[in-house]
Amino acid sequence: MDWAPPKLLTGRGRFRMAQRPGEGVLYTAARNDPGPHRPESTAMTVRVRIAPSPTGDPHVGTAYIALFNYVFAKKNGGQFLLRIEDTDRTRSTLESEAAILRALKWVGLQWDEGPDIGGPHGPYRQSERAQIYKEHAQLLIDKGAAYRCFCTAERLAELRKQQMAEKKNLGYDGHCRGIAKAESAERAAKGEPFVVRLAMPKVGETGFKDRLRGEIKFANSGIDDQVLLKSDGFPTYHLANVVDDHLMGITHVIRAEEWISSTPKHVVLYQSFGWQAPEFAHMPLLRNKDKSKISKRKNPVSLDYYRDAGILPEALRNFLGLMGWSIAPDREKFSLEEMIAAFDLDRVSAGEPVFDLVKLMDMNGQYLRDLTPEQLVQKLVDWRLGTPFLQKVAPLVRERIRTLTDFIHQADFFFTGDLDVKPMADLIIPKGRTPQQVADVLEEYITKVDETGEGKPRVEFKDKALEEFSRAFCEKSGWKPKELFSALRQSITGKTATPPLFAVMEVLGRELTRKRVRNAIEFLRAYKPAAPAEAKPAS
RNA sequence: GUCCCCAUCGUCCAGAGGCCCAGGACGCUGGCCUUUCAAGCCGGUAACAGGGGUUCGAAUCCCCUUGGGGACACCA
Repeated sequence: MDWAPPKLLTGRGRFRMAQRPGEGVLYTAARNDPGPHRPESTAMTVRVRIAPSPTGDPHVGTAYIALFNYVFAKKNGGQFLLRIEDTDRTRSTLESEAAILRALKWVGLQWDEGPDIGGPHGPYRQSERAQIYKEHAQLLIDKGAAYRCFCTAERLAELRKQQMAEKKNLGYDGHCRGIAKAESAERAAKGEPFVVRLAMPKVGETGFKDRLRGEIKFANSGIDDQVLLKSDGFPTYHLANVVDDHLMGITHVIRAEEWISSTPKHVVLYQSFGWQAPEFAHMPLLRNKDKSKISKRKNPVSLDYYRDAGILPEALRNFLGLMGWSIAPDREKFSLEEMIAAFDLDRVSAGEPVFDLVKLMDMNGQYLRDLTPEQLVQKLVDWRLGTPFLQKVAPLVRERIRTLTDFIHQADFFFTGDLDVKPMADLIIPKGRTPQQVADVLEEYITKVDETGEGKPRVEFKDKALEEFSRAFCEKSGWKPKELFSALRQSITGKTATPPLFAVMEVLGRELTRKRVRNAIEFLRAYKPAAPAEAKPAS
């Protein structure tokens, strides 16, 4: 492969290094090296994928990565696939999968192949491909590129503890790597439980070319023998991902930055199978205000929140498209089609974008203003002012209203995003409690409501389930239901009198509820109650 | 702790060695418009993390430091 002169390779977002692979360095053999600024090779169809794991709410980060994959595919006349990575049998759920599909459709990124619509390379759900991974793991064992490991969970825990104590590097020590093939096969045949591990080369380096950053290399000595096949017979991400990407003809892997450090393992896998590796592009991670990886505690992260809070999918797409990329120096509003037309993967920056809700809101306002009154009415009806949602609210307020207009006063908080809790400040804090205590208990409550726990599903966001959970929570925390529930009620509704709290929460939904409680927490932490003694009478 | 990545206004981006005592947008802010509030329009605020190189010339290339982040699971 020829490299362009170094001079052309400088600059942010482009390749910084133009060095040739050194001796003993294992590099991905790029199937085509288009070099900077050239369109993808026409010899091959671009195929990319989004591969979410159905273990929780549809994540805004998934939409972000999906967007760039989608745009890249369309730009190059290629295909964008959806693959469900549900190899974690304890955490994956069908509900989560359905939610992710629904949310991705809401964002407006339609895939060309996927579990719901099929395609020539299915199935597109990894749990239905278990046999494929087993066979491939066996292939690696036969080649000597992988081996069975019979270590118990206890031994591994002990090893880890010891490594921590000695401040040594964490990782598997290769204990089972030396077991002879015959013995290994025999023990497996006898039914001894095992996992399959990758036999990582011990010396040399493994590197790859990241489309956004240039060459990245790792010393093999620092990479441990990754588990490929778990004892339940299901593959880990690493095996399943590599096998599927190859079998599904994926040409470009555009995924989040957090995968960089496991990419050398994937490269070794491609090599071991004798396959050509795809091109890699690691997108920057979306960040909280404090620059840490975007998280539920610090940001609304579920796509459902954005939908429920009244964000238009076209605005969200536009906003996400601005993270690490720009269409032109003086312009930031653009449609999906315009983004596709102007897109260039090589101009994506590897910086660390902070996800700024305020800017999203502004963008959303711009999109709203572009609507005709008729279009706006339609958006409102589709959002919450249509029959389906009103039918959920009506039963809650029906017996509390005297005129139709009362509905508006009693149900207003169902139709707003964030609430201003400032006017409620003193009411939210029960007698004898400090703002800090209220903030703490609310924080614990809203965190626990979401906690999945080991193998256990999180609290269902339904009237009965919430009530049961909440009463139990009070028992344990030592808060009276009256105290906690009124603090919750006021955080969530901004009112002291409302329909039954848990029914309200159910209708409002998990995302809006969580955000409002978190807003209240934030407010309370900064709140200093006025000292009564200092209050001066008005003149 | 080890490895890897990143580094321009508070935030998102522009910047491809001279067009840059750094441009646009959000935010904040002054004004205009206006019965009000928005919107709109005109202005202001505010950044190249530090230090060494390379070069006639560095925000831009290289090195070091610093700071931030990520990864180190039978999770993805």
